[in-house]
Amino acid sequence: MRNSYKTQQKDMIVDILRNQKGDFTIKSIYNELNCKVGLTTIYRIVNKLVEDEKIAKEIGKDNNTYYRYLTACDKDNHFYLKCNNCGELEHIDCDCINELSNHIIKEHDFEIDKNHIIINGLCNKCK
Amino acid sequence: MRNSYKTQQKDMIVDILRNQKGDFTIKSIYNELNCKVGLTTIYRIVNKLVEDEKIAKEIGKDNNTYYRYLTACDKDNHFYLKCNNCGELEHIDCDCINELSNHIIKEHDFEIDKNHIIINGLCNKCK
DNA sequence: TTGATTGCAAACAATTTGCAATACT
DNA sequence: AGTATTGCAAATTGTTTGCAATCAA
Repeated sequence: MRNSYKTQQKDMIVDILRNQKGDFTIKSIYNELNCKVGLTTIYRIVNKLVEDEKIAKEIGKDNNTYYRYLTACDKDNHFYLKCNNCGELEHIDCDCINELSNHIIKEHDFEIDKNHIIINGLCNKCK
Repeated sequence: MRNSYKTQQKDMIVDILRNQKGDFTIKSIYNELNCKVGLTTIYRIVNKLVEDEKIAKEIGKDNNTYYRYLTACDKDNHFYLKCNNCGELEHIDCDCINELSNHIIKEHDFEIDKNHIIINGLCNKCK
């Protein structure tokens, strides 16, 4: 598979993902699409996006699998704040992450991956 | 189930977990125990520990489920550095996390959960 | 003795695969 | 035309449940 085709299914799915505020599941997409795209196809497209790091995948406290669309960002000092209550994911672009990164490499001899940090807690609405 | 019994199986499993440096799977425990404890029992005991937050559970890049034993810590300024290469989880007790927390609540209006932060990157051996 | 735990086999649920039909370029 | 994609049904995998036997208190 060297080329990739643009299809209705891909467009519909990515369109839904973009407008997703917090976490979603395969089934929630399936429902939002009114079952117009097969589950298999959703799995395939979402898995591809996870591989491409456009989407993060994780296990929730209820043991279900959740996905999150990651905001595209080309700077390298960004991170995410994720609300434990409402699930909303906030994208933060702030130099504080560089300060932390510098501290950690100097004091703890560890090179952090600045582009994939997710910090959990409570957002302004939920706290 | 109001009381909990101390059993050989529990002891054997917790013993293995304590000596685990990085991630582990249900099967890796099963193998390390030479199949002396049934898979069902391992699932039950590990799930209990996840509920009690003694163990973290997550999906790896290979789509398998991994677990990590969390160091007990009663202070509230600690976090974990996890190496993307060797999988080792380092427990850090440092005031820098309080600084970050203060900054984030002040500037980004978000109350971070200081006890469950896991930052990925490369450890001193692997970088 | 009472209640919790174990572990097998069976059930279950989520995800992946085979494959023929279809859509894209 | 040639290749990628789709979606159903079937297969597979990881995990949980039912239950009788066993073990801890």
